[in-house]
Parts: sequence; structure tokens; C-alpha cells
Amino acid sequence: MEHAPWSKNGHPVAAYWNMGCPNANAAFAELIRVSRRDMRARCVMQLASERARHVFLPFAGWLVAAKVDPDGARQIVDFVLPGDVFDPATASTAIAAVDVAAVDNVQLAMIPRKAWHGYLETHHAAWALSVRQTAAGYGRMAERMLRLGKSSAETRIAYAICELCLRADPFGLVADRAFHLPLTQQVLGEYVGLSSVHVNRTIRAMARAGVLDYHGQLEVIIHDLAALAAMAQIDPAELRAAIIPSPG
Amino acid sequence: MEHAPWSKNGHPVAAYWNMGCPNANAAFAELIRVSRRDMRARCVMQLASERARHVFLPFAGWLVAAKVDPDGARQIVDFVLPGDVFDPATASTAIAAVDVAAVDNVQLAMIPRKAWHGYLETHHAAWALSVRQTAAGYGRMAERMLRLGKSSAETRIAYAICELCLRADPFGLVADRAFHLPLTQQVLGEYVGLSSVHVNRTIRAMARAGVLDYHGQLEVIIHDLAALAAMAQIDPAELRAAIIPSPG
DNA sequence: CGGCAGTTTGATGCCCGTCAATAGTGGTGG
DNA sequence: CCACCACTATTGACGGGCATCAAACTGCCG
Repeated sequence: MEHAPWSKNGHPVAAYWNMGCPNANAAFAELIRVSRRDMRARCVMQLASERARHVFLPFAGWLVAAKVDPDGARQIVDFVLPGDVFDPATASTAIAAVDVAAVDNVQLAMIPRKAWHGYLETHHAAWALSVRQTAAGYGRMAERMLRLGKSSAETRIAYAICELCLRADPFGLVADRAFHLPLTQQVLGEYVGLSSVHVNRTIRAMARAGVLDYHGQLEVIIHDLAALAAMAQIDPAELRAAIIPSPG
Repeated sequence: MEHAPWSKNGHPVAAYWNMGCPNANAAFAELIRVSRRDMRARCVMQLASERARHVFLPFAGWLVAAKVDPDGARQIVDFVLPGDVFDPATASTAIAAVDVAAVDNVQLAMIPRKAWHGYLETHHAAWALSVRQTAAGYGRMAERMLRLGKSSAETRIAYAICELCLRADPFGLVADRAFHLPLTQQVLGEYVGLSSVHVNRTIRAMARAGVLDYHGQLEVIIHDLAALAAMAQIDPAELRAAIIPSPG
């Protein structure tokens, strides 16, 4: 089988996005092909409160949706992972709600919003995908707000690790498996609302307690999944159902 | 003009939701008429992680979307106000991400999700409304997460007041106008992630500083809008564009 | 080797949660 | 009308968790 120009390592885009309709898939592949880009780590692709021009579909590497407050502190609102579809638009749909930037080196499609919405209107089958993606994003934010509001640093970090391992790895959240999260402790802190110093203390304590191991820029191995889930106040299977868009 | 059975005080539902298409409006009015309900304050209509059966459209009174953590503390994820359309579904679309409950006495339509999605498929014009509502909800949650993560109690509360006054009052965020927010300080605390005691201290300090007045269950009058906006770290016009669904 | 970005650890202080007690406020029944 | 109750608001005292400042330590790359 020949590799399409928008495939990577023999891993075609179709493995991430499937509309369940040949016509829709073909038109989608063409959209992707035309708007394919490469971005280096830290590259900013969209600024909040500027005109929202694109919908973002990464297929290698992570993006962040973030906001910066007047003091310069950054709060990460959500990560955008390969297979996601992210539209940064707000209520007045021309304006972006958040900054969008690359976490590490990223390969993605930046589809102009007009073209994307035209595609959705033409290809009814793609609506289901869009709706699932939106619902998954909402579920993630609801879970995360619960922890941002009232939980301890330990709960927030345990939850973030569970969420990101679930999303990053098709095998799900299992023990004794290495997960790679392309994050510094600083970035993880911006996600969970903690200083990088306190992220370090907390994750270090978890490692000393034997719950997990990590090294470098967050190569994580979970040893005691039950303990981690308890800290995060989740049930792995239930969380998966709530935040991972179902392929169906 | 005769009042339709689903109108209230001569204030027809059409003032809240307009699909911009007579057919779609007529079918919508019928949906509303059939699924109209009254609910008393504190009544719970949906539990998180149970099957999501309805889409909620209040036209008098407020709803909350909330989650309860294992210790019994409640985090309010969003308020649902008259004119909103709220679908509590998650990524596996049959399950609800959040509890839905009435804040005060509420008149609303609870449309079965199947009927609602059938309606959206039949009446293309209504998609735009649905998309705007979703985008507005996303914008609100992004703004709120920014404050939940890193901001002081003063900023969180000032922001919550700005957001809710904007959403609750068609005249927008203006000085020396009385806004009624049907919330106790306890509930406001569950929204911004603070204890009711600290909500009291903070809002009291704001009143003493002459920024606003309030009494009873949050009848608020803003005296110094500029100071309040500075505390909330917002620009009123910009915030409005980000979180209020545009009528167009 | 030096430089830089990230990690690790210690010391200090403040914001906000918790506990506790008092004072309103509205609703209900006598 | 008043007594009584539940609920909410208000204020004080105290303690802990996390931010902040600062200083080594690590690993990586040129």
C-alpha cells in the first residue's frame, strides 16, 4: 500500500479521523492535504481575542489552548492531541477564546474555519465527529474544573497524569507501562494551577511513595494504578467513557 | 396578540430562541410546548454518570451544572440561564458529565435528547444556534478556568459578578443598575472555588471600598464599574463578545 | 569546557480553609 | 402579634498548604 502524502510512518490520517462515509473521508483527506503544516515547539499559531482563522487537527505532537493573564501567568485550558479537532472560536464566532501554541514539534492540519464549516454542511456524516469532539472537550473541562476549584495539589496532579495518559495512549490507563508526556514540570503546573516548585515536590513525593516513576521530560511509569486513581478521585474506566471520544 | 401556551407574562419563548426560519421556529415551539415543566428550587433533574435523557432550555429561573467530589463538596461547572440550551452529555454520548439542578424556581423545557437531535437534523437553521451556544459555553469555561487556576479570591469573585450580570441582564454590564443574582454566598463560593466564609469577607471588603453594594440574596448594585473590571481583569465589552451568544 | 534549561531542595510568609460564635432574616404556626 | 425555627450572613482566631525567593544540582548541546 502506498503512503498518502499526509500520512506519517505508515500511519495514515484515516486512523485518527473516520467519518464513516467514503465521500466524506475523501473530501476530508483533501482538506487535510491542502492545509498540512509543520510547527516547531513553542510556536504560537493563534492569539486570544484575535480573529479565529483556523480549526486545528494535529496528527503528531501536542498543542495547548491557553490564556495569559495581565501578570503574564499562563493558564492552560486544554491540550489538543493527535486525533482531536479544535476550534478556538468564541460566542461572537469570529474571535478566538484562547491562544493556540505548539507544545513540542507538531505536524498538523490548519483548516480555514470557513472551509471546515462548508465541509460540515456538505458532509452530514462529519457532524457526528464534531459533536463527539465537542462533548469530549466539555467532559474534560468539567472534570478539570472540579479539581481546580477545591482539590489538593496531589489530587490535581494525579488527575492530570491519569487524564493525559488516557488520552495519549491507545492502550488506556494501565500499570507498569511507559507513557511519554511532552511536558516540563512548569507546563504541567500551568495546566493544574500550581507553581513548578510545588509540582516538583508533589510528584516527587508520589515517586517516593512508590506510586509511579518518572524521569526527564515526563517519561512516566505508573506502578500502583489503584493508589494513583484514588489520589485523582477517579475510576479509570468511567473517566475514559467521559473524556475520550468514542470511535463509534 | 394571543399568548401562546408556552409564553410567560407576555414574554414569548421566541424572544429567547430564534432560528431565523419560520418552519424551524414552528417545530421548535411545538417541541417546547410538549416538554415544558416547572421545577422548584434545589430540585435535581439529572445526575452525573447516569444516562443523559434531556436537553435543558430554561426560560425563567437558573439551573446549575455541577459535580460533587467524594468528600461531598460541590463544584459548579456552569450556570444555565434563560435563553441557553444545555446538553449534559459526555464523550460517550449517552452519559451525563454533570449533575443538573434548579437554583431557584424554574420554568423550562426538558427536550428528550433524541427528539432534539432529530430536530437539529431536520432543521438545518437550528445548527447555527447550537454551535453558537456551544462556543459561548466554551468561552465562559475558558475564562473561568483562568481565574480558578491562579487568581486571588477578589479577582474570582469580581469576575463571577461581571460574568453573571452580563448574562443575566440584557442591558449588559453598566454601573448603578440593580442586578438580581439568585445565589447565596455559599453557592457563589461553589462556583468560584472558595468557602462561603471567604466569599463573605471578600465581597464585604469590596462593598466597604465603595465598588459595589449588595443585600439579601445578592441584589447587586455596581458603583465603580472600572474598579470592578480591574479586579476581575476584564474589559466589559470584550468579555461580552467572548461569552454571550450573538443573536445574529 | 561553559552555558542554559530544567529539576531539586530549603526557608519564609501569606492567603484562604476550618472551627466557632453571634446576629440578622424570612417563613410558619400558635 | 409574637415565638420559634431553619437558613444565611458576619466576624474572629488559628493553622496549613502552597507561592515565592534563593541556591545548588543535573543533563544536554555547541
